[in-house]
Amino acid sequence: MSRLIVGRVLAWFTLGSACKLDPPELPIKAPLSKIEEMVARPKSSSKGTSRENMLDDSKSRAVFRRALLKWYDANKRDLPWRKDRDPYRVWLSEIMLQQTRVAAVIEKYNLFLKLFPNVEELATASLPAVLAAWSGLGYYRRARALHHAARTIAQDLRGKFPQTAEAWRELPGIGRYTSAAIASIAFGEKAAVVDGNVKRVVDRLLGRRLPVKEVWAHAEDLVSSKRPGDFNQAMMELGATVCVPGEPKCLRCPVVKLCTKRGNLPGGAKSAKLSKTTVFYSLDHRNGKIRLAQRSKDVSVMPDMWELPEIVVPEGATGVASPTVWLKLKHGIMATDYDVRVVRETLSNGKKPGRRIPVDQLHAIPLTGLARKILKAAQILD
DNA sequence: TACGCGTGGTA
DNA sequence: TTACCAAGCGT
Repeated sequence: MSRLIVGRVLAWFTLGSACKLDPPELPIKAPLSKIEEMVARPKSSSKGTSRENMLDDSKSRAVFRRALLKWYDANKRDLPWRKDRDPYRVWLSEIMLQQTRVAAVIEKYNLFLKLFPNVEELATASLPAVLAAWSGLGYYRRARALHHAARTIAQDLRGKFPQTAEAWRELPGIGRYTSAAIASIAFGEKAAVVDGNVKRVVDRLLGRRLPVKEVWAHAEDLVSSKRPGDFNQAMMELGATVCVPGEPKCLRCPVVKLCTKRGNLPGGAKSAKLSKTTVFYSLDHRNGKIRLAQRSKDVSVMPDMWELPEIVVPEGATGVASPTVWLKLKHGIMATDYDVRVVRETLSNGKKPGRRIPVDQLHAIPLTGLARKILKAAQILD
């Protein structure tokens, strides 16, 4: 057992008393001096200066920037939207990533780019075609805004992308975060971002939950002038992979020396009550066609999108009155957990809602996520 | 300002 | 299993 390992374990116990840490990973790569350095907090000034945190002087911020960017260069994930700085691709990735996990975005991003490789192709596409490509990602308002913005860029701006965060923000679906992300990543503008990751990182660095407005101010103080896009992505990468919700992996953190909390902060959890509902859908699959119904354009959730026709079953209907369920699955939409029962339709008598759509055309239909899930479970899709 | 807007991964 | 919540925006 080397001295390094002993040191690492000691570091683990020491730090672990302040925050829960992963056990040391072997083999050890960091030299012992590094680990001792990590455990020791910087000496607070004996001159009696009342520093609120370790980032309120420019020298500490420079140290932070350097350490974070070095870590990012060595540890960043290989993601498809990091291959280049093409504004269209950066923009598309940022819209897709809003409130959506990286793993869910990757597949849709690649598919979307094949269908709509540039802003002109997106602008000339139909809205249903764009929604169909977005199907399953959720928050479909994003796709509508993206399509609208593409037409604005292609027509009003004659195909020329906005060049500044301020100009990007004029477009639909682009707010303070997204405009700054695009401007910094694609155009090198010194604009800070605050998302859920940055908020969590800054809160922990300073040791308390801050109002979002203050987090923006800190982020703007911190952001690198030379590599703003990389810095912003590094902050988010740190939050997504190291300074994660729950118990952070402080032992892997490149800026733990500068961190006040070195652990999770209490509170902050808001309980969203989930209701439960049972729904019945009709699966009518005959002659290579599926019967689908289009949702009203007036509903707030997923207007105009297509789903299986719903069957209205009297509440509490059980036993012989209950339809024969062919497939059962669970699906959550917003604050409701749906217990989904699919009834197989075999007869064609009577007038039915919706349209029968050939299976080989389903890829062009804006299906709801639930419809997609049912069709997959029935092995009709994918 | 607080809330509505989808979906699926994770502890 | 349940609850949290992920690179937010618009109203």
